[in-house]
Amino acid sequence: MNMRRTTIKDVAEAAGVGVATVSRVLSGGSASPETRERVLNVAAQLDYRPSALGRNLRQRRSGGIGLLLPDITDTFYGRLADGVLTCARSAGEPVILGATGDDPEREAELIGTLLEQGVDRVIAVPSGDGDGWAPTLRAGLTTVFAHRLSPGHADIPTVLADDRAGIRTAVDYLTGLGHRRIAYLGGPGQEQRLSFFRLALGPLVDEELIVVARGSRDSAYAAAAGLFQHRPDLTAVLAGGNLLGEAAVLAARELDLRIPRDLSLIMFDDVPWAELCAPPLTVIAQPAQDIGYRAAELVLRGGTRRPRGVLLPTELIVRGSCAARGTSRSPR
Amino acid sequence: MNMRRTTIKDVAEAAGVGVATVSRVLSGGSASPETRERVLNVAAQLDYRPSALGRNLRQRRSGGIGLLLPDITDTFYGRLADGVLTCARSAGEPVILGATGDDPEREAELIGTLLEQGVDRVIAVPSGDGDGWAPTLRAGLTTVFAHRLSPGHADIPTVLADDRAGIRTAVDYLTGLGHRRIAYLGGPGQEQRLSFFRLALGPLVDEELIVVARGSRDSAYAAAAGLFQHRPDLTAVLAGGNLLGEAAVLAARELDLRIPRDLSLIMFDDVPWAELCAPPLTVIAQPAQDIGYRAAELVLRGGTRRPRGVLLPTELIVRGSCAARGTSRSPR
DNA sequence: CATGTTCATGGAAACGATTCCATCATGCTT
DNA sequence: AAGCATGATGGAATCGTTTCCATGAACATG
Repeated sequence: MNMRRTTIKDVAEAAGVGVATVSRVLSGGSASPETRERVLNVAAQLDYRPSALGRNLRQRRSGGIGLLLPDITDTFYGRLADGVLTCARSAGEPVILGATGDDPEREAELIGTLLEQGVDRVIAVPSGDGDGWAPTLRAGLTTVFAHRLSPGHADIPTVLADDRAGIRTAVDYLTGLGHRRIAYLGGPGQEQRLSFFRLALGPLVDEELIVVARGSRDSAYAAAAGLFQHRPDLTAVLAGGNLLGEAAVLAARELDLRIPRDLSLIMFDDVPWAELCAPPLTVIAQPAQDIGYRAAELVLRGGTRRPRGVLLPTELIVRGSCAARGTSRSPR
Repeated sequence: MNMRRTTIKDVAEAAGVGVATVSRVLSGGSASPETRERVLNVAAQLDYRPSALGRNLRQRRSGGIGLLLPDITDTFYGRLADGVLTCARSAGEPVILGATGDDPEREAELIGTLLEQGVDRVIAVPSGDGDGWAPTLRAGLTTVFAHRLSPGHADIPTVLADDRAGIRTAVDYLTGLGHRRIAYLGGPGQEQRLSFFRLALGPLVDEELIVVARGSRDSAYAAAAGLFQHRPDLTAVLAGGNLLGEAAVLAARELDLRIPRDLSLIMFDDVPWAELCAPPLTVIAQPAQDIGYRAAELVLRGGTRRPRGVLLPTELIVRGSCAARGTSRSPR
């Protein structure tokens, strides 16, 4: 009944060699062809699988990649996670997932758990201002940031969508349609995007039209509704994420603002339901999956080379949520 | 520069006790009050965190929970994962995530990885007919199934939404509206639901109106479009998942079938966009998060008691995607 | 006072891999 | 033929923890 796992010792014994030899053969070290074959045969025979436990202890690091996301419920992060998973699977590495809720404290706690587990490679969408990362990095974690960069850590490789171009294109599109009072509805950790928005808008920028919500759905809805009520003169809004976009659509509907007649909307991230919406939403598509995949590649490549980071293209997908601000309509 | 981690030995030395005592104190064993305090102080002082690596090896199991989902991109599973994460976090346990893609082979491969890591607790949405699980269970994994039960493994604790009641309610609602030719659009692993559907429909059941797609979006769309084209006489459809629902809406639009005028639709799973859809979708809401949370509770409780499983309530949320099949409309 | 019981305690043996190092055989050079 | 480089090999140390076991003290019971 006592089904002990077969260990390297069993294999060594059965093959008539030392454990060292088995270890070498299995991890690609040098060995004579005959020995190699014999060991491999025996290993296969016994269905031997090296225990990660022993290896990890010896090497003082567990394999595996830590993945820290604000919210796994958000489709965008779901797709990002999927990219990471895909890459990790092809490398045979397990992925440990944690949800930070965009809370630096929780993030720090999760990092603690990871360190305890001996995880030494982390992919994260950093929350907060990134102060919490300093001790982590000193602890020797190979870190890659995804989707957001952290203000204080320009040295950490980061995989980003080209928000600058995305926003520029979107804003140009809107101004081209005649819009002048364009609002930005943002979420946590979007300082970067915000500055791009200001840049793209130039002299048209109106600080009152820039609203930042916290991470939750409620907060997003409140922000959108507040914005629309407070400034009924705005004609277009750029939502910095699918949660924000959802909130904008909901709030607009509630306030009886028709999209796109009364309000043009562009949303970040091309989620499947953007097409199902009425009207279908014009979006800035981000390669969420790719972001995850590339981040995983970077973190797996490890400390060897340290690429500066990766910038992936975004794409404006025009559907039906933006209308021209013609001269025909009277300015109230 | 050589910042060695502080080990239990360091703590023992600094506190003037043996390592065994430190270990006992830290894991709640017996020790004299003075010693206990001294050790705790020193440990705090040195910022000692026990390495999971050593412990895992000794105990021949890594903590941690394996979570195997068909597709982390699907909001439903995202929410389920969130539930698991929430519960696991409160227990301080890491969660290792794997995406099976509803492919038993990939599932088996992932289980292999988990075993290699010494993971001994798994929450899974089982794919396939569950044959692959027999060896796993023999290996002593504490397993909990979520969302789907596995045909061959009635003995494994399983957390399910009450599909039977959900389907019954939905079907009753549709028949009450006068629908007679009701289709079912299912995904992989829904044998259970299918049988409930047949049961609920009774003599009205029409096997030709039951279509099962594979997991992908394309496959779902093809199934929906095929169904609608092949049987234009159907008046209502029950979509067994949000991907299927999405496909149904898309296919209907493509074929110029108006919802709900030409086609009534009820979708399993209340995703946020159901409300944004035009018209808003009537859905059978499932407590995805709870399913995950409860599954995590069960798997953490472990082998002690073996509860039969958990059945969580579903709810029919009526929005605007179903219309009465009045006598006014001519039967083509 | 002798004996048994109950504790707290520390040394040492696991756990299962990797890897350093010494050993030995072999083949090549001079 | 002696010396040397090369390569295969196995023993043993190591990683950081938990846990078994022996020890000794303190205390209670007869």
